[in-house]
Amino acid sequence: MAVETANAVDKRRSLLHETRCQNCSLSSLCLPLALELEDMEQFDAIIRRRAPLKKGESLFRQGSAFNSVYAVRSGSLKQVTTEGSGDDQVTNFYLPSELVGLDGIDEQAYPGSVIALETTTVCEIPFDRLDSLSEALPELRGQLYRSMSKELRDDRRMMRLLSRKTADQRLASFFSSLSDRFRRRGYSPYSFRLSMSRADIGNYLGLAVETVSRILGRFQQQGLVEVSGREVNILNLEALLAQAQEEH
Amino acid sequence: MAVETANAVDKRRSLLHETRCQNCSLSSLCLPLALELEDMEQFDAIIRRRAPLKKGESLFRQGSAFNSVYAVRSGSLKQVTTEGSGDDQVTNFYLPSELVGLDGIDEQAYPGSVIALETTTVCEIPFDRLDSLSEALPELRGQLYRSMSKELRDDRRMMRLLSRKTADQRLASFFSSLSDRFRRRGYSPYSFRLSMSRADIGNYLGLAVETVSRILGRFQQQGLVEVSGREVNILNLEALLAQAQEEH
DNA sequence: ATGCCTCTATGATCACGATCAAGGAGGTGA
DNA sequence: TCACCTCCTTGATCGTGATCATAGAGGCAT
Repeated sequence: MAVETANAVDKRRSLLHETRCQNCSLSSLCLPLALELEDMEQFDAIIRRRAPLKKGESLFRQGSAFNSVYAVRSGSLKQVTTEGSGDDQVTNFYLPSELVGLDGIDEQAYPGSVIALETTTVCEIPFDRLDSLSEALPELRGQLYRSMSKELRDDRRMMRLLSRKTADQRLASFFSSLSDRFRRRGYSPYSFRLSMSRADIGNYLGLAVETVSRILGRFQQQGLVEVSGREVNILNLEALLAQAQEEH
Repeated sequence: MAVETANAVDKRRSLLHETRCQNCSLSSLCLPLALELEDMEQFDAIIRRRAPLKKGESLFRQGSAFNSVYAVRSGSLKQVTTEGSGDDQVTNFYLPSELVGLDGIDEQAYPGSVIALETTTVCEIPFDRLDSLSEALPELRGQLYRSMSKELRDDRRMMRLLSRKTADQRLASFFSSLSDRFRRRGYSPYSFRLSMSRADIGNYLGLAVETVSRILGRFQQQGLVEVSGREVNILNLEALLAQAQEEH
């Protein structure tokens, strides 16, 4: 169709507008955070917009060729690695502004599948173009190093959680961490909706579903949180934090 | 002293010779692996040689300012993070050619202390100079990305180990992995010396020392390995690998 | 509405590995 | 050579969280 209505053009423009980094509400958390306006435009030019993923759809599958990293715009995802038959492991949850796929660089293949937990939009960043651009933009390069370094640090924290903490401490940690991540993104740190199932949480924390359920029940009795299905209300964040950091 | 003996000059030259990347036996595994000869010379120029660390000495302390990453030349180290009082966690072991300190970039401070397990030499690589150099050398940049990415992948594997594997599988995994790392470095994959104590191993794998001891005893009875103090002889690597990867 | 899932909650039992306890082995300095 | 100290091994008991079993709750299509 060669003819477009003014309306259609408007729509496209507004879509374009809201998907440009300069106007993105996440720009203070995301990869280009350190860039000047003109540099950000260069960065913006290599981004590919993707159609939203529906709940359960995968951004990519384990083992598929690595070409891009992705920044989450809205929604959330989980990373799942499968080994052998039927032994899945949830290794990460991703929230808006976080970078997905960095662990695929080394082997040029993604080490796990990444699956949307709800309707989710992402920005695709082709890695070879990102790398080229990072040559000219030291701030971008630095930010990329920092992102990977931060992920390494988070991983170490997770290892400590898995090897030294009790089930109660793990869940307290998980909720504290979620709360903090929501806070940083401008959402309420006290009241939010879990996009993942109890099974996902348990799998991620190295606990059985039943244990997750039981401990949430206990937390509720203790007045730490109020949980109804996937709606969470944190009533006593301090106590939760204390519980999380408690010496064993 | 302005006068040097020929002997002293020779000594220095030979020291210089054996510590240049071009002549380093690890160059095929280490950071500059992808570099042409002339590029490698540039890289070589930013490296700082350090006096060997003795057993128990620390390369840096948790919380100290991040300035450099380090490549292990010989020996081995452990990374230890302390939280609260007396709750240490061994989060990594480093062997020759591996990069230490990458998790300090983000916060400009090292998240854990790194301690020599035996007499150990490292190459210090000031990070700001590495970053500058990586601007002009895409291969170096790529290798740096790959190193970090690989560490992310290894971390995910470790999380799976900690959250899904039994004590037996963890130890089988640990020995298989060590064996593989020695093989890649040109040492025997079957016969080696552990530079870390049982306590370190247990701490790293999320197990009590007693459990490590017991399981090593059992492995020995089963004819999988022969262990005498810190000397290890792997008798049946296939069985060990099978054990490590077994479905729970 | 109805039926069919999947997800969540809760109770009962069991097992793996932690903890407590004690003794042996090996290395190091006087 | 001996004493001391750290590291390692082995035994006995205990506790946390997995597993098994069942039922209730909530979502979704018909």
